[in-house]
Amino acid sequence: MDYNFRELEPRWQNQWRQQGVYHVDNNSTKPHFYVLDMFPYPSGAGLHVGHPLGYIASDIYARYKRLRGYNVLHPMGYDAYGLPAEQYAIQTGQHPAVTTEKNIARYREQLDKIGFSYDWDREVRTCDPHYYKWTQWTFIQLFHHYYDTEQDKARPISELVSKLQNGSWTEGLVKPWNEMTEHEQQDYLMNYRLAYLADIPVNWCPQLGTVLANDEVVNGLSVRGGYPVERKLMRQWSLRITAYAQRLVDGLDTVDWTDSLKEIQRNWIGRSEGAAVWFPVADSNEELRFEIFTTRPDTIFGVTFMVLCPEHEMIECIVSEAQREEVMQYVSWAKNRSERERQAEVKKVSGVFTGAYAINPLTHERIPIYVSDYVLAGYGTGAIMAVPAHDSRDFAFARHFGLPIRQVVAPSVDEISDPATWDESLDSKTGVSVNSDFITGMKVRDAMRAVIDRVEQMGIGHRTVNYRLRDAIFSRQRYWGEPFPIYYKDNIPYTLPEDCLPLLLPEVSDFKPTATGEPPLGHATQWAWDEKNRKVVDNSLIDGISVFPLELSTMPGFAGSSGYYLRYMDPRNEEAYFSQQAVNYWQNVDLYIGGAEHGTGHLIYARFWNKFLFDLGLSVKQEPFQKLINQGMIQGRSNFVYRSKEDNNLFISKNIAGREEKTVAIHVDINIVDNDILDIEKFRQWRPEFADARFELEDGKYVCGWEIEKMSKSMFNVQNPDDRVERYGADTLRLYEMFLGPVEQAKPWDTKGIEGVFRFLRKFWKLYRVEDGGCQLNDQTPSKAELKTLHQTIKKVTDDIERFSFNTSVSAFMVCCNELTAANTASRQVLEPLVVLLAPFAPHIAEELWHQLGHDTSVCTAQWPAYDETCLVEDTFTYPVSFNGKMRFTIDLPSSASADDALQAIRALPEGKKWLGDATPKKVIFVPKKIVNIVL
RNA sequence: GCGGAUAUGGCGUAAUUGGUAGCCGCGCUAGACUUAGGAUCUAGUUCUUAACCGAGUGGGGGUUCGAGUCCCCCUAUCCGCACCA
Repeated sequence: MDYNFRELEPRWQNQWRQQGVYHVDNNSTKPHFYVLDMFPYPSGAGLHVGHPLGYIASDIYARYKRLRGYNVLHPMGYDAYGLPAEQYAIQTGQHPAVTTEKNIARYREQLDKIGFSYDWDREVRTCDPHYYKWTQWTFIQLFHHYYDTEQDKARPISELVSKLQNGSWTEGLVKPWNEMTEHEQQDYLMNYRLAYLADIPVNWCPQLGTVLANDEVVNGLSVRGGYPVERKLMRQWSLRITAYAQRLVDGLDTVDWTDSLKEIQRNWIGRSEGAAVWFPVADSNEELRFEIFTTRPDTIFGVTFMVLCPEHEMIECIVSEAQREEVMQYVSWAKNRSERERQAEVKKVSGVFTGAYAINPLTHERIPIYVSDYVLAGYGTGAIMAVPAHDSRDFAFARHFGLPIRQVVAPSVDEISDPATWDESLDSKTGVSVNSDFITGMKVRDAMRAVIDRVEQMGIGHRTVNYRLRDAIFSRQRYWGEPFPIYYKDNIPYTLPEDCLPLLLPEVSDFKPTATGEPPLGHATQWAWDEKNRKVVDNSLIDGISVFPLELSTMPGFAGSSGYYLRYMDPRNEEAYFSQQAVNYWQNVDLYIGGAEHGTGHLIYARFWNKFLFDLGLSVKQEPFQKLINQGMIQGRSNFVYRSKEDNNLFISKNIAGREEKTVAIHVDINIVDNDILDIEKFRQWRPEFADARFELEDGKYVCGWEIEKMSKSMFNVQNPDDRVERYGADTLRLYEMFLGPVEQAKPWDTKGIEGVFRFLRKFWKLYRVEDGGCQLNDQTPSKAELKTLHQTIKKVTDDIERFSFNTSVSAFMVCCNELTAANTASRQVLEPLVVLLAPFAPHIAEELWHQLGHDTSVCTAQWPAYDETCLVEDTFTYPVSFNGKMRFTIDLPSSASADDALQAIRALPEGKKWLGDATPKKVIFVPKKIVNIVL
């Protein structure tokens, strides 16, 4: 019987489904293990071969762990809310739910063909009300909690209110709590809630009609669609993720992630230590002062001017009449600049003098105050002390405006020079303070400490830590997302009662913003909250007494993906996000596989979400994802033809002399190219404009160029997994994707390479001599060599899986198969364990052979074979013999041989190999089972 | 500019973690079987060479009996951040 993958793969997939082989229970005495894939956004384009790479790796690991006796949670679901379905809805009128449903069905079909071992009973979809009920629920909890910096955890906001009532908390209060109106109280609490409403500068994308989070904007353009983004002040919901900044940094030390990803997160959070210092404004009657943040307090004696960001609220009060117009002009110019313009002109210095002066609190000097957009509103306090001698940006600004530059740090006390002669500032933190009063002569580190101490003593500043991380903007002016469980009474937001969740996404007549510029939910007619009857009612009933408007924006994509891994533990629970029993059993994700592009988005938000739920006592681990692997992209290998610049119908073969100057490269469909040789006839048929193409050939062939690029339709280099499964089978696809190279690495898809893996599987199949009566294997005791091959393979494959080196395990199978084929092995004792070994990689063929071998239970329930050390022990070992480190020949020695034995054996060698002769070596290096090196 | 990573045959990669560099696969070459081959099988394939010898893991230095592997300095490529005070 031949290896008929087309028949056996669907047959086993059905069988597995019917028998529920992959069903996972939360009750088990087995050890638990949780293997998770980043769930996909079901896009209209379907999967290409790059998507399943991580899924295959995790499936192999999950199957392996099962075979080793673990109860393995390995679920899958869909991140189903998102912009593309909504954009499509705006264009076509098709409801996003319909598009999404259709795409999910297509994804599922594609996934099923690859033979994954997911427990589909646990599937979650972020757009499913049973699921987003808990996203909304979490939002309500965030709203009702604040971050207690003393306990260093989230606490109910009611605790803060009690403190306010009894007067033990007065921070920022202008009058006693009890004398404040409801409005004032709510405004005050907004400054503490973990989910809060505030006017903040946001990334507004006019084309998408919505705001975007920082990680959704790259180079001033939206990640989705690539549209320009501008900064705008808007009233938005935000999550106070910055409250968790320190814990997010600290947690990185406890997880098993790559250093590069941890570093990406550390950079994104951007912790920096420094000082906050108050600078008074000179000549101000009201004792105006403003706060700055600096990481270099030691340079305070070098301050020659101050700079405020254009958004700074104090500009109004301090600007002199003479400068007012110029300053206001600059401020409005700076505010209206698009993000893209601003980023493109980073090097260009701009700014304006306010006419006001500040007083350096340590030197009592008057220093001019400027406004410039090189100071950012969102970082620190939006105001800086400028030290041009020791900060490159201040240096550029000072040079541009002819401001003084004063050196206060030098490599050593006698290396002071005239800053007028400098080409750049001296930013290094090494050296000593100079010209700096009481810190002169101190090392930078000590000087920093001394200045902060002094400033704290004087009560004009303090030691502090700043983070680059910003709070996460949580509103989107879109339709296809989770509705906020929020209604507005007298403009004050209130949460819906928890038992009224989920708040269902309403139907709308139009998916575009309303004529008045409100989000699409503004079109909904059923979108008011009846407080008394606790239900959603018609907008026309809004009376401001018991019926109120509901929030019109929806939550962003990361809302639903921030807690989904917890929901998988107990996905059908209607009473809770997940039961404590479930989370106590599964704990957290042991292995998480997905793309590195989520490093500053999902992976930060999910960690924050988890830590918040941890503070609530719901999740039981501080970190959600213990080990994380970023799978690399699979790139496409594009082919090119070269069209003559003079003659549009002429195509010149790649290696013809002078081709490069005469031609332009154009992408050609990889399906009409074989081994870089173009199929000329197919090319002519491919597109009408090529029908009359003529060619300049080499050796009678047209040779195409190639390049490794991203896999994309426009480059005609997309490999579709369905086609590969159709042609070679799921097992071949699975093995090949692993064989390609390390999971973490980006690597190109080589169209031909898959043949080799396919050949291996057929060869492997042949090894089992499958006839009508099953595998025709014998029960003879295998030879020593056969046993060695088997146990070597078990050892290698086991070790490789443990270190996630799947490409080398596949190679090990190939070597094993080659050896056993050469030895013509038919021993059941050898071949049976190999089936189990192959099962995680190629489950279908393994299952088929397992049954052909006479088993009637699934290979998924078999036991992982153990290797026998004794089979690996050699009687003799072939030593490489080196002289002075140079390898000369090999010699067979007993495994137990010593250095003396080796030396004796080498002396006894025949004439041709008498390297040593009678000479006495200076030294003999003998490493058992490694090498003999003789130093003469 | 800052941070992180990577560099090995024509190509994807491997190397028991300091011990014979190039496993496995693709491609290529030759042969066999075939009416045929984009099927299958066999042999070869780092470079140089008829062969031996020799050279060889981006470049340069160092540690070591011995370096792809460890240390220092360059170079190139990829990724992340980017006026973050």
